[in-house]
Amino acid sequence: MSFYDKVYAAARQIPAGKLSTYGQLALLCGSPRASRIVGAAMLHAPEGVPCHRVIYGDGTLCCDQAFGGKEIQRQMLEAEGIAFLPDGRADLRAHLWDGTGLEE
DNA sequence: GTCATGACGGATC
DNA sequence: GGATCCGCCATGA
Repeated sequence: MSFYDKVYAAARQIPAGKLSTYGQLALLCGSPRASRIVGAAMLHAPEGVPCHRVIYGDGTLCCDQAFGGKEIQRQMLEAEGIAFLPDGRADLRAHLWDGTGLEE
């Protein structure tokens, strides 16, 4: 069980219609400052990991090459029920996953 | 064991 | 408010 596996496990806890940030997952993994590690793990994320629900703490999506285009990720999130602001960012403050609700 | 890197985050300019 | 810099932590060579 590497830190990466913890990240994947935490990411799978994110319910549809909810959003989470790298820092949030890092926190759940035990390292609030390892947000970068979470991102690196997302790159190697296997199937079953809704890495598209994991975005920046600011609500902005990652680089354009993330899912073949940030527009793709945005559509995926909209399909989940996520609302987007006119700024082009996701309504993170309204869909931010508390990290609780599934486990507990 | 050490050096460099990485889907980040917060602070500063 | 936006852009830039530094710091942090885990992984790979």
